[in-house]
Amino acid sequence: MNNKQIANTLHQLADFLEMKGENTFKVQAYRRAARAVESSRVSLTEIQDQLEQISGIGKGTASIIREIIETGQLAMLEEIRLQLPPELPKLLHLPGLGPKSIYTLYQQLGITNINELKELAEQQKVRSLPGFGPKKEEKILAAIENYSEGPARIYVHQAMFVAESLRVKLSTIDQVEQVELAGSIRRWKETIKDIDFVVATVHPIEVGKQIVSWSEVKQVIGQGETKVSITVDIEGIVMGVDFRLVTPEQFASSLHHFTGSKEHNVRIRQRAKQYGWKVSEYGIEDTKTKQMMTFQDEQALFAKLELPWIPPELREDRGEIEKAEQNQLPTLVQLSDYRGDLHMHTLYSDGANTVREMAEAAKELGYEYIAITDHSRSLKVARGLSIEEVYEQWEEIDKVNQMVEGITILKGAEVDILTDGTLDYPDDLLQGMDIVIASIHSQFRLDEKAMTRRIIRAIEHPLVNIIAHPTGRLLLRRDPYEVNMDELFQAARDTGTILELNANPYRLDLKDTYLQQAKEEYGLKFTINTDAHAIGGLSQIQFGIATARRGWLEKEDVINTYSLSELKQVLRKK
DNA sequence: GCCGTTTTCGGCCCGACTGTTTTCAGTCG
Repeated sequence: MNNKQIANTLHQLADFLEMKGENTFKVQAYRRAARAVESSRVSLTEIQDQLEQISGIGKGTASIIREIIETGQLAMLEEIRLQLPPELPKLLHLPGLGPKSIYTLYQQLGITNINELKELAEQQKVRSLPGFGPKKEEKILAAIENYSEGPARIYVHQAMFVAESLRVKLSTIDQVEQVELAGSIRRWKETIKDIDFVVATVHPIEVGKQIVSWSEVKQVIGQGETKVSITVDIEGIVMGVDFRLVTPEQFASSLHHFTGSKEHNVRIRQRAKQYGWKVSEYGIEDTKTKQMMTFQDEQALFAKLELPWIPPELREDRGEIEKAEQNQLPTLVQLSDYRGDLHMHTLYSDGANTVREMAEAAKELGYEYIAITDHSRSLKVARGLSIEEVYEQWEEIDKVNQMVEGITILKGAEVDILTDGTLDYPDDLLQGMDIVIASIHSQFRLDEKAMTRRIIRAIEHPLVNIIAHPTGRLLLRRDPYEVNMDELFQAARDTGTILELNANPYRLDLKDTYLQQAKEEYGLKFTINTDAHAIGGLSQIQFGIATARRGWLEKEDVINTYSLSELKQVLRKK
């Protein structure tokens, strides 16, 4: 029984209780406990007697968790399952439908799943329920239609592309005084549902009218005095965009409010309450005098609450408030710290450019060094290099090092970790390289034990410097391998092996929470690389840096910020 | 159900929008 499973059970319990009309604070309490379980760094099975010490878990939830651990289930939940249809919570996924409506649908019409809901809505049986009507019925049918296509999340690089083109359009509107991205995209989450803009203007209605008149607008979802909500289609990328229209005085507070995260905001409001203040998107109100304070910028807003400014990437309620209170926020790594990319491909394997073209493009970005790391021989689909070809490439790298000044090209390879954990090249070949990256490109579906052993064997290899994309996930497409991350981190620490944060926006692997954990608990170092397959791919480093910041990494945690001699020292340490 | 340098009881974050109502509940972020 792992933490994830325990948290899931608590979430299910909360969902069911909410639909049964249970006290909302009680439901919130279970949700909060579930969140606490999820973010716990230790396995709850190992600290069963100390559960109550976790904030958000009291006597009641603690005994519930113990029951889950001991029996593998929860009697209370099983009992509710007998009373309520098991598929009912799935209806919560439909936008516009909340627990209250769902319970009404179940009680009055006996609806137990999405199909039955669809059927009765089509027969116009839903509109006559109390609190329902024709519009709501239509909305339900539209929601069911969309639901079958799955939840539409967009990769951060695509969302950023859409956002930047809209930002340009916004800035051409005369009445717009200030524009800033907010929401999850400002926090650089790896996938994005909606884009949020905060717009400062004294003519909100007029600005709203102009926005909905753009040719990119596919659908207007809502249009009020302070908010315009649309769907856009820009070069085939379809996504929702919300514009919050506020006065210049409200701008800083609104920016903070709509940047979130929700959990971060809750903490901020709780803090403000201690001072007798109320925080909203319009400012901070003194509860007694009813006076509204507004702020020049976010810095001033945080300062009012006696906190230093917290970078948006940290605003997830993962400890940033506590660190800010102690004035111990990390100095996050930034793009300007970055000195060289250590993972890229060329025409030798499945890349699109020559060694020289990659080197010159990197030099253009101001890098001091790069490593050429083409695929190894077993990876036929990517035209992995034979041993012979590796020697050829070394000769070419030597030549380009002579020709292109101001940047050093390191000889490397991305060597496949074979199913048994051995490497795809012999040791004497690897010995001749400056840098060896090992990674998995086949046999993704081993069980956890076999996969963990496989990767750890590669980590323990004395010539392996880096494990690339360690969990193998492809965002929105493929789950990570089954692997025990704690054992992996421990092996990396014991051997001085560096773990990669792959900056490719389809991967972003290791993910933010693993980075934070691996740094805090194991003191690991990391490398951020683009895995570029063409010169254009090098610029994707920004997504890696952003993810590193979400993982609380500082400059010294990332070896790509080291000088070449420092880097070589780290590589030799192994 | 959880929690406490004002509390062991009485709170628990805040406001907009929608669609339903005829003053507001539900949902969302």
